[in-house]
Formats: sequence, C-alpha cells, structure tokens
Amino acid sequence: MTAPEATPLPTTYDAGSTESTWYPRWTEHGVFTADAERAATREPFVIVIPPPNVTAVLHMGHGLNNTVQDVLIRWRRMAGDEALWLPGTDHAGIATQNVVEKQLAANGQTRFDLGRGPFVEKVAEFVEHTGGEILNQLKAIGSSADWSRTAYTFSPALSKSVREAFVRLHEDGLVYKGHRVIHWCPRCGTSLSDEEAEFTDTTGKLYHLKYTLADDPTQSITVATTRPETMLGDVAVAVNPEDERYLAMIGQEVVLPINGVRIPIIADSYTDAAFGTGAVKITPAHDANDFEVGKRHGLAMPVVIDAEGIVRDVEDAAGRVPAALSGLDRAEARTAIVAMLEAEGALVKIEPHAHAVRHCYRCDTVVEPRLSDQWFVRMRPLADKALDVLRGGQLRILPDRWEAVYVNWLEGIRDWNISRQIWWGHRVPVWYCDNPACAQEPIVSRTDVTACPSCHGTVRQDEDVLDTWFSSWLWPFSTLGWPDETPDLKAFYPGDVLVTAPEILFFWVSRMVMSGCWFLDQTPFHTVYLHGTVRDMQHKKMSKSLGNGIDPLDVVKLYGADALRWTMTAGLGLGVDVMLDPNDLEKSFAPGRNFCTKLWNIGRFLLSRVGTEPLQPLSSIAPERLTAADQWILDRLDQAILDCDAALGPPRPANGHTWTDAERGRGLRLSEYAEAARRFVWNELADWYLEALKPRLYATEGEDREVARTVLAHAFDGALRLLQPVVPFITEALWQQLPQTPTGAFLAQAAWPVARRADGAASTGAQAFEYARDAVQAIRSVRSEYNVNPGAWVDAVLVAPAAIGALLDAQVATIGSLARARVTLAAENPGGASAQLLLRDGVELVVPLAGMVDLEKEKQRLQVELDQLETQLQALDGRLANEKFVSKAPPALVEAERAKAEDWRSRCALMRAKLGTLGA
RNA sequence: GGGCGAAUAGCUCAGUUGGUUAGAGCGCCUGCCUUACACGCAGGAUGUCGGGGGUUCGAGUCCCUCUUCGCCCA
Repeated sequence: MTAPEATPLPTTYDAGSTESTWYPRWTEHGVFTADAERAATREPFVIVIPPPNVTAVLHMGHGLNNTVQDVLIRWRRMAGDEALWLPGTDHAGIATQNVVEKQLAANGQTRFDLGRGPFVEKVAEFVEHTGGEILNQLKAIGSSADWSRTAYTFSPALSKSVREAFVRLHEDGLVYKGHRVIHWCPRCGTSLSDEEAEFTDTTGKLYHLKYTLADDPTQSITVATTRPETMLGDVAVAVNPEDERYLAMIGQEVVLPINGVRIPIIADSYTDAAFGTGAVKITPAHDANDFEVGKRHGLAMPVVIDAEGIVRDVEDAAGRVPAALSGLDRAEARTAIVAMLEAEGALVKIEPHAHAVRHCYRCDTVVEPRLSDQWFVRMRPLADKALDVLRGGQLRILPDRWEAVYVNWLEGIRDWNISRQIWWGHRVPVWYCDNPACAQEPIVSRTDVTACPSCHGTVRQDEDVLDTWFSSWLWPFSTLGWPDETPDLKAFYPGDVLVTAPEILFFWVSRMVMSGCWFLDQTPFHTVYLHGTVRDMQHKKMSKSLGNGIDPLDVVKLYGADALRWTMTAGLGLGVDVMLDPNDLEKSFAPGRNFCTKLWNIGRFLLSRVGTEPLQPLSSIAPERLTAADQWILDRLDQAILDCDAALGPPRPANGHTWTDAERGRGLRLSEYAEAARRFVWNELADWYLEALKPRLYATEGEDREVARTVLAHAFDGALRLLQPVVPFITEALWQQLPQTPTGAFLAQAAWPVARRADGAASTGAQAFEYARDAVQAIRSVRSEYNVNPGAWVDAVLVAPAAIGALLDAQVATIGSLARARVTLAAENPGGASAQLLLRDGVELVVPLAGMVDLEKEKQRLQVELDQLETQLQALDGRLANEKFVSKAPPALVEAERAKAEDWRSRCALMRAKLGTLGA
C-alpha cells in the first residue's frame, strides 16, 4: 500500500515494527490462502508441513525446516502457482501423554488414578489450552502458511481418515493381530515400532554362563549373554549344526542354574559359531531372534519379566522364578542373579562388550523385548509401490544419496507394529462381543459399534490406540478431506515437495509415500528435500537436553526474522548441516542483519534519488538512450534471474509426472540462490551501478535523469522480487515505497521476474562498462599500492586498441569519478616513470606518479608476473606440442588453448618491453 | 557386523557427463568515518584439493588402497 507521498525512511531498519506491520496485512488480505477453484487454471504447488508436536516449543530445527519451506512456497507463489503450504500439528501420542503424566506425577498421581476417560479429557484440555503455540511462533519467523487450513492429527476430520485407512487395510488383508516379541518400553508402558526403539552404542558386559549337562555333571556347555537376568526364562541352548565342538551334545539336556529347570541343547543355524562361545541361550519370550528359534523348534515361551520390567512368574513360568528374585526390578534382578550364578560356580567370566542397546525414542528407557499381542500392518505390498515410484522417477530424494538408504530400508521392510498401550490417541477401531458364548468375530468398523451384530449383546472396543505415525502417514491427503472426494483433495493432491530432516525418513517420509501410493495410487509429492541438522560449533546436534540450543524467537528479537531467515538460507548447501554458535549469536546472525541493513540503505538512498514522481516504463525507453552502465545493470539483472532460477528450479518434472535423468538432481540449491540475489543487489547494483550513477542522479532534471530513474527503479524492483522469498519483510517494506508499485499490491504476491534476454549474452554497452570496471579496479589497486591519499586525484592514461578505445571513450568520466583520476585515452604508451598494469584484451593502464613511483617495486612486480605467466605458457606450449593432445582432445578445446597461448605470448612480450623501459 | 557418505583457503562449503591460471561467504591483513551504509568502502594475502598407487594427451573430478571422521541399518 503505497503512501501517496513517500515519507523518508528511518535511517536504520526497524525489523520489529516492519514485521508487526506487514504480517497482519498479508494475512488480512488472504495472501497466503490457496483456493481450489483457482487451481483449475494455475499450476498448484503444495507443501505440507511436517507437523510439529502439538506441545512443541519452537527450536532452531523448526526454524530451519520452516524457513526452507517458506522460501520455496513464496517463490512459487510469485511464480504464478496456486501455492498451498498446509500447516498443522501432531497429537504426538506418547510424547503428549508423557507430558501430562509428568504433571500428574508432581501431585503423586498416575493416569490410572484418573481412569481412561478423565485422563484423555485432561490431555485434550491441556492441548486445547497450551497446544499449538508453535504455530504462532512460526508466524513470527514469517511463515506464509495457509492458516485457514490448519490441521491436527487428532481432529474429528483426520480421525475419520485414520479409521478409513485402518479398515481399508484390514479389508485388503494387510492389518492383522500378531503374537510375537516386540519392543516394549516399561516406563511408557507400551509397545514401540522398530523405528521407535533407537540404537545406542554402549559398552556393556558379556556374561559367560556354565550350564551343566543333566546326565553327566562333569560336562557343561558355556553360553554367552548380555542379559543374564533372562536366564530364568531359558528354554534351550542353541548351537550351530556345523559347529563340531558341540555336535555330541545336541539332543542332550542341561540344568539351568538357580531354578534347576532342564532344557535341551538344540541345533539352529541362527547361532553364530564365531560369537562368544558359539552357544547361545534361547529365551523366546524376551528376545525377538530367540522367539523365531522357539517357533521353529516348538519350544515353550515362559514370560519372566512383566510389563513394568519386574521379574516374576508372569506366564507359563511356574517354578522358574525363585521367591528370592520375584518382584525385583530387571536391573536389580541382574545383579542378584549374577551373584547367585557366581555362588553356584556357574559364572565363568565377564568381559567388556561393545554393542547397541535399544532405547525408547521418547523417554530413553532401555527397551525390553516382550512377547505380546499387537496389531501389525503387513508392509511388503505397500513398500513395493513406494519402491516403484522412486525407481520409475515419479519421486526423487535430494540429496540423492538418501535414495539408496530409502531403497535399502524398503527392500528389507518389516511389518509395522501399530498398536500402543497408551490412552492418548486414535483407539483401534475393533470391537469384541462380550458374550463368551457368541461366535462373533472381532468387528472392524468405520463407525462406532454399540451392539454385537450376532447376539445383540454388549461389545467392548479394543483397548489399544494407534501409533501416532499411523495418523501422520496420511497427512498429505487426510488434511485435504480424504476419504471424501473434496475439491481440495482434487486440486491439491498429489503435492510437490516435502521438506524435512533425514531423521524421519523412515518414521514418516517413506510411510507417506506408501500410504499415498496405496490409498490414492499416487506418490504424495515428487520431491523429498532432506536438509541438514542444526549443530553447534562442536558439531553437536542442538538439543534442549544438551543446553546448546538457540531460541529462534531470541534471534528474531535481536536481529529480526529476516536476519534469521537469511542465515538459514544462505548457509544451506544441499543437505549440509548448519553450524551455529549458541554462545555467540552475533557471529551467526550478524551477516543476515548486516545484509538487511545494507539493503535498507540501498533502498533509502535509491528512493531518495528516484523520488515519487511517476516513471517512464522501461519498455518505452529507446535502447540507444541507455548508457553502458544502464545496459550493464540490466544484463546483470538478467543473469541474476537466470542464476536464481537455475539454483531453485525446476519446481516440478517438466512433463508433469516423471523426472528425467537430466532434471532429477537439479534445483533446491538455496544457498546458491541467496548468493546470486545478494551478489546482484550488493556487489553489482550498489557497488557499481549506484556509484556510477550518482552524477546523473544529482542532476536536477533532464531526459537522462529520467532514464536513470527508470533503470534504477527497475533494477531494484527486480532485486526485491528475487529476495522476497528469503527476506520477505524488509523487501515488502521497501517495495511499497517504489514509485511504480501499484496501490494495494503486495510484493509477496507480485510476479517473479523474468529475464529480458534468456541467453544471458552481454550487450555492447555492458562490455564497455566491463572495460571501465577493469580500469577502475586497476587504478584503485595502483593507488593503494602507492599509498596515494584517498582524497587526492591522480592522472591515468588508458592505452587501448582502437576498437576498445571507442568503447572506453564514453566511459572516461565514469572511470574518473569512480577512481578519482583524470583519465585520458591514448593509442601509444607514453612511457616515463609510471606505474603500469596490463588489463584485458591488450588494454594498458599507465599511472604517472611524479616522484612517487618506486621503479624497483614496479620492476619486481612485473618480473614476478612475467615469471608466472611464462611458466604457465611453457606448460601450455608443451601441451600444444604434444601430438596426442592435439589429436585426441576435442578440436574446440585445442583451438581455445592455441588462442590462449597466443594471448599469453603477447602479454609476455608486452611485459618484457615494459621491463626494458624500466631499465631492467 | 553390513551399507552409505565426507575429507578442497583459518572456518563452513561450491566445484553438474574428466579439459581456462581451483572458487564463494565468513574470518584475517592494510588504508579510509569519501554528503546511503564503519552492520560500511577500497585494496590485499591464503590451498603439495587427506596419504599412496593406477587409468588418461590431460585427474580436485574416474578406479584401487590406506588413514581419519560422520550418518544409516542390524
């Protein structure tokens, strides 16, 4: 909204007031709102947010993740797509339940004191009051999500999707109830999926236990185990059938120490003869591998550790747990059992042993393998589809090395345990008839079941809830109304890019691809962009527990949201970790703040010069009225646009559905994009064009001043458009001040710039300006070398071949004012005591510095330069003299090398001549 | 134990099918408060591209090997 008469901009950029001014205006005007109807005539571009936990507090990882998404969505919004960034939160079953349970614990209560209904109500209330705050925090960093569509994995709408998915998979024969050993967190009191039980490398102990043969007490077999406490539940000792050491023992029985139970020695190829003693104890109820062995051999499966991790006779274990051990915690039990084994002489030795122990990803408790009944999804058919879309090119992952990880995981996929024994979450939609005499099978239903369809008696719903990820994996379409055929689903599925961290490639990304392919027959996005991790200077991942985190809101307060976004974007090589110093915010975020200050000052100066009077459109200006500098900056803008486009795009496969090999690895180079835009506005527009333009702008009137105003305003407008996705606030504030900005328009939805010349070739004027820049830099270099007073003017002679001289003729004044030099052109080198430099294409610079030139220094510099070039020329000549090079290298290359050699030869000659005149 | 990746300027990293004198940002050094900006301007220094071997007319780039580090999976 352009003020009719622009008020002078404050001398320093005020991020806080700019942010609080423009964010509400954007949202009030629906700038971020996507429309399904408009998507009929425009390309939709859809990103769904990785929903943060509803109770989460914004940290730098969110800052990075959401900045990337916002840059992409703002880019595509300007490029004319119907851009939808769909926000929301995850109910985060175990994590949220844990938070509330902790609150209860502070009052000495557990969830069982409240009971299921009241507890769930309490959690819902907690979420209602304190949840979702993170979404407001995302607004503070400028996130342009469509807040009108904010979703929540536990909302009624998404709960409907979850039930639909469960029931449909059941109908497809892919959901089943299984009895097997799963990962169990004794603290959270629930099962976990393979992915949720994370490995931690630990130096533990390997216990060697001696089991005596039942029929011959003089003989024994020694087993090695890391978990001696499970020996109470041992049902066999397994050896490898190939292992000759134990052949004679197979089929015999040993007596367990402590409880005296007799168990057989069996042969099973699962046993690795090289590990430990080559004999392993088999505890089917407490180890997943042992469970498989137990099943193969039809062994009993006594359970000796309960759900709380307490050692006792839980199931089929009568007589196995001595009274002295019953009731002990598993850790205490280990100590006690080891002591008892030692007393019995059954403990052979203990050796240190490095191995990986599984921990609960929510509370870090050591996971207990446990035999129980759980719901599973048979993943093989889903995984095959997810592999197909990657291999077929409908899906790509950047950086592409993650594709191998994805493929590897999907090829070895295992069934997914989706039931959790907690209360906060979607309850498994299965009902059982209460009447034991009724033959009714369990009822799997989309709607609540209130009575048994067979006997009309009462029913009860399955006690378990579903894994949080069972709702998250539907996110790309559950948020759009699936299973209903809504206009949104039609318009915005499938989406485009998924932006996240590699840590959840398996938890979430792969599963979304599987669900999308299974339920809607299309990958939910064509690109997965895996960004790095935010780390501190010791390369440690930032985390609350390590105390090395940075609060993004602190950064916003101190440096502004744009500065934060700049640091996140400019530092983001593809897949590269972002290093930040939590002890020195200045070091990490000053570059962003400095860039904003620079941009602000460019804008301030430029706007004060351009003024507010209407401009002639650039298209109405005859090309011959453009100066060399004008043509140069317009060329540079074209190049910047091409560079930004190349760094960011392509936004989608050119043919709409499948990546070609050439396209597949391209784009999403955010740091290259930011650098290209920065270079243009700072190093080209500000450092050169503005400086060259000053004399023309200080003119009070005239046609040329009008041309200058137009080109300048156009170039800055282009820069602001290129930068808007990265630094949306400051660019919007400046853009609103440009005279050509239409009233009521927003930069946030203005058109992405298009290069005037798509070939990026330099115009004649631009070439002239390049020669001028060369000359200026050379003069400055000489001045610096001879410590010429910065305020003093020097003489400078440019010796140029006729063609270049003609170009330079019009640049003399510009060169002079930029280098503080009285510049003249000459055809011949005047010689004399002067500093001399060789520029490009035979142009020479002669700076007569009466009484100041150090001849020795000049000679030395020339000699060094000459030596270097001669060495290189020698190598080049050698290459050209090599018959094999000339015959085998591409002709164009050989030609280019020949030309180069000639150029260098003449440069060398020129330098030798100069040395001669200096009296060398 | 299996797999993947990385090693390039003091730091963080580019370097796209092998082919200009290997680049950028930050940092560093020198000089400047030049009427937009010292959160700035101008000038400058910096690399046996981890070690070794090989393929090639030509290797930072391809192959082998060693070393170090990181990640994923069991």
